[in-house]
Order: sequence, then structure tokens, then C-alpha cells
Amino acid sequence: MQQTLQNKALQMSPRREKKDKILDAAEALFAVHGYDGVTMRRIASEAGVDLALAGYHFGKKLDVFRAVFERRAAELNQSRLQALRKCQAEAGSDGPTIEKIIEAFLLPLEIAQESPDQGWKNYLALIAYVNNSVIWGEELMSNTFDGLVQEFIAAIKKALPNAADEKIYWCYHNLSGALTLTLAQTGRIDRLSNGKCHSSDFAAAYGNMIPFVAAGFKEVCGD
Amino acid sequence: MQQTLQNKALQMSPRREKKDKILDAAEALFAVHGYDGVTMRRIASEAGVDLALAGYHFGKKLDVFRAVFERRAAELNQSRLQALRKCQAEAGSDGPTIEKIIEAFLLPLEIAQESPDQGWKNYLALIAYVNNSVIWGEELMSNTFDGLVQEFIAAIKKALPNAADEKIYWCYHNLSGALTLTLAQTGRIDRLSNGKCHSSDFAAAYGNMIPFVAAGFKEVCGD
DNA sequence: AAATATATTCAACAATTGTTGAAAATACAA
DNA sequence: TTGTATTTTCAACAATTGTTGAATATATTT
Repeated sequence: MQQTLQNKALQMSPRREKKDKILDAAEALFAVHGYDGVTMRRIASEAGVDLALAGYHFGKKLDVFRAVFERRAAELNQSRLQALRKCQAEAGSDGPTIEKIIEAFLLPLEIAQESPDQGWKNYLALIAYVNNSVIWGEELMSNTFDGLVQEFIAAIKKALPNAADEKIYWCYHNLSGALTLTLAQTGRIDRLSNGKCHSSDFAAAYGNMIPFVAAGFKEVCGD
Repeated sequence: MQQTLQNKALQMSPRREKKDKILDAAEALFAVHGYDGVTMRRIASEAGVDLALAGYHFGKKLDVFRAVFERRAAELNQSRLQALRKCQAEAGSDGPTIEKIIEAFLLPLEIAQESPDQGWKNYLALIAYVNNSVIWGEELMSNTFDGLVQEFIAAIKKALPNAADEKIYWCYHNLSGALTLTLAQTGRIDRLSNGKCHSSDFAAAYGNMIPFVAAGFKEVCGD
């Protein structure tokens, strides 16, 4: 009864709620255990639905994984592209500085990780899992995000016009690695720093990553 | 017959050869598919031995994984520590520069990846898998490598004496991420760069990573 | 209210999983 | 060679896996 009212208030039918609960559970589980470490029964159990329901809504297990991956992709790409366009609009005719570009690339992710919606943390950890995997990379990672990345790389090339293309790409590779480890939320830094740093302190993570990466680009690709 | 001669020439008994073949196969499979993506039958099949043999030599599946992870750990830690000691010996009384320290941290890995022994490539990709995993990190990654990492961090602190500890750790976090993606050998950069860069070009990867990371450290942790 | 469409559950399948005891083969020592 | 220890294979187990057809329940439309 109470639930019905809530659903109406949020304009969300109960069926849609269950469908999303499956994706939520799968998202959280895949992010931590990877594709093969998760069973359909575990997803269903965690979502509080019957085993067969996931298959009814999405198809095979692989389709559940794909649905999870694609659910937030468009929104994420949109917010990051928006950040790039904004910093480009604010810059002069010769484009934004490398710092501003890196900032536009990263800040939407920091915001997503700081969101009260735990689902975003899980989703970004899932991206980290996919990005570090040889298997999923080509199909999912590249197809979903390379378009956006090329936009940023074009902006970077404009900011560092004298750099060889290969250097740009290798620097982006370093950026991507540092970012991926931040998204993964492994908690390794907590132990290594003896509690001085916390992997959940996103302000610190990105606050250091941005000048770190910008300096790296300028050193390697600067004139 | 021919095999027996080879074994004698390499001073390797046939049993030892099978034991190692199991670890080789497991190493290659775990690196690509992760722990849950690999079956004992697949390991045995790839190694050309009976299913039960892996259990006889190592115990449970988890013990096979641990055996793989530990096999090359000591040698790797030793060569990296040696590199650090050497660059410290060559430096003045106030210790080596940040560039030299980063170089000592990374070059042994480049050498291992360039080794004709494909096993080393697989092993380092496995490290990447473990380092990006929430699950394996604490137990395996930290216990195996944090001691060595602390040695390098101590050297870095000496080279950047005015930096707050937290900044040092976050910069190391960025270094660790960039390195991990390089070890993972996902081939993402090949596609992104349209063939201009190759993830198997380790000279390029490390040649760019070292100045990139050193500049990041200096920017964030420099006086 | 009846009829239709959609969502959910139940139940079971064939295949695959890790693990292990017992048998067989091999290596080693006396 | 004989006897002993080690290694390897064979065979089977109980449990778990993804998937699906049929039955039931719920929502939507007529």
C-alpha cells in the first residue's frame, strides 16, 4: 500500500521497480566480483525477485551485464561532453588550457562518485573492471566511450599543438590508468598510507589527480 | 626420449615439469579471465595433465591461484629493490632524484614484460587484475608488495622533503594506476590511437610514463 | 466485468563445477 | 630385482550453474 503510493509519487510502476532492482543488484555484484563471479541466482536473490525474472526482462546473463553497462552510459557521456563544451566556451579562441580540459574530463566522475546514489559508485567501479579487462575492453569499453574520449583528445591536441600524436595517446593512457584505479575503489591506499588517506575521499583523489596529470601532459607533450 | 634429454639438459625432472606446466597454464588463464572465469578442467587441459593432478600438487583452486601469485613475487621484489639500492648508491648523500626513483620502480617491470618468457607478461597482467580487484587486494596485493612500495615511498619522501604525506600517497596512487593499466595489456590504446600506438611497445609505454609521473610528483609534491 | 496483455513464479532440465578416494603407473632406494 | 614412495590417472560424487516451458498472478484494455 505504502509502496504503491510511493510508486505513483515517483511515477514508477511496480514492474519497472523490479526491473531496476535487478539492474541495481547486478551492477553492485558485477562491480565487485566481475562477470564470472556472479550468478543469476545471486542477482535475483539480492534484488528480491525470482530467478527467472531476470531472464524474462533481459534475456541471457550476458544481456543483463550489457544492460547494466549501458544504463548509465549515455547520461555519463552527456555530462562529460557538456563539461568539455562549457570549458571550451569559457576559453579564448585558442581553446582551454590543459588543466581545464583534464578538469572537465574528471569532475563529472567525481560528482558521480560523490552522489548519494550508491549505484553510481558501483557503476564506475564496474567501468574500472571492464577497462582493465582484455576481454570486455574492445566490445564494451571502446564502443561506449571512445567517441567521447576522442573529443577530449582533440581538445588536448589543440592545447598542446607541438606534441606528437603518440605522446598524446600515451599520456592519455597514463591518465586513464590513474582514473581507473580511482574508480575501482579498492581501498589499497587506505592501508598503504596507514589510514592517512581514504579511497572514499574523492575530493583528495581528484584534487591531486588533476594537477598531477596536467603536469605530466605538459612535461611530455609541452613545447 | 627427446623430452627426457631436454629435461636433463635443463636439470628439470618430468614431475617438476608438469607441476610448472600447471602453474604456467593457470597463470595465463587467470590473467585473462580472472579467478572465477577459469575452471580446474581448463587449467589441466591447457597444461596437458589430468584434472586431479592440480589438486594433488596444490590443493584447492584457491591454492593454485595463490601458488601462481607467489611463484614470481620474490624474484620481482628482489630485482626492484636492487634497482632502488643501485640508484641510491649512485646518488649523493641527499638521495636520488625523483626521476631516478621512478625509473628504478618501473624499469624492472619493463624488462620483465620484454622478456622472451611469455610467463612474465602473464604474471604482470595477473598483478594488474589483482590490483584492480577489491577482493584480492587486501590479502594478496598488500601482503606481497607493500613492503617494497614503502621502501620506494621512503626514498620519494627524501627527494621531496617538503611534501605532506597524503600528497605523496595520492601521487603514488596515480603512478600505481598508470602502471597497472600498462601491465594489464588490454590493447585499448591500439584502437584509440588508430594503430599509432601499440600496447606491446613497452619502450614507448615506460618511456612516456617515467617523465609523466615524475613531473606529476614534482608539481603536486614539489616545494 | 470480461478479455487480453504483461509480469512473475514454479519447477525442472542438462551441463558444468570443485573435490576426492581408489587404482594404476612411474620413479627411487635397498 | 624387490620393495617403497611418489606421481598420475580414472571415475564418480554432490552441488551449482544458466536457461526455459508451463502455470499463476497482476495489470491494462475493451
